[in-house]
Amino acid sequence: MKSGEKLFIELKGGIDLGKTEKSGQCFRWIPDGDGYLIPAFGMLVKVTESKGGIDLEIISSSKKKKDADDIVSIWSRYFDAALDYSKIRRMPDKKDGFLSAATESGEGIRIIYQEPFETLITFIISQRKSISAIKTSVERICETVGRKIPGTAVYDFPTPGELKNLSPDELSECGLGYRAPYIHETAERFAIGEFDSGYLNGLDDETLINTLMTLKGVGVKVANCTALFGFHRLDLFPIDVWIQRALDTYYDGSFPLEKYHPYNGIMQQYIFAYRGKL
DNA sequence: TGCCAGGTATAGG
DNA sequence: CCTATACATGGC
Repeated sequence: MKSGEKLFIELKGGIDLGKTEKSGQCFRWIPDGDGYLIPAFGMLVKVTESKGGIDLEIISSSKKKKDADDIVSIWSRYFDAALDYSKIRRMPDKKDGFLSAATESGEGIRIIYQEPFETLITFIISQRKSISAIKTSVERICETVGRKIPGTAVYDFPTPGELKNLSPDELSECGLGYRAPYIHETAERFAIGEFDSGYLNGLDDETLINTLMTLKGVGVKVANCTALFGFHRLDLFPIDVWIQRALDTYYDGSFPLEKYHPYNGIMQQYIFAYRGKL
């Protein structure tokens, strides 16, 4: 496919790119005019909203030429194209005014299927950090490891093999603080193949969570976020301070998971995005 | 300027 | 199972 060419990808139930980016699941989208530049899968793409979906333009690709079908298939999965989010937003009980308001407000938010290793590292970084501070640290890591997407000023996220070459001290200079050894050890254990993605993908939700939690610096919340955003386990419901606050206020402490199976993770994301309005 | 950030490891009950 | 405390550093 030629550069400059735009591909349309239909996303069932539509997307609001701004709301999705601000919902705190992905940390590397770069605002660019009326859309975002997104680095992933060895590519840099420009994405803009288009009726019922997105227009996608390949800015650069470090991989061998792919045909349009491959590109569409990769990014359709990333944006969870086939799942109809308008249906999911209709799931809340009308009597649940809080969740109804959150899903209404969250129209256009989708769960992005990100690359597992990047997701894990960014959520290890996320503990006790603001979203803007997470973004700063992630970018510093990418710049320090230093592999530009060809012909652009944007760095790709490092592979485990690349990241493990940064010592904990070098990682500390990325503003990681006490997390530096967590990141280093995680990169090492991925680099030796202990966490092969084919193997992880074959695990059920609970086993996946428990496996991720064998990593230092990965507790129940980071493991759940990684499984939800990096392995697309849509039924998992990560509980952070904001979600807990909502549960205490509106649900007597615990969410009615049985009502929203297998999409509890999406409900969680609507609630998180609504956190400023509690 | 001081407080807080999409928590976790650890020690102790 | 539970609770209390330390933790590095950047943003606002």
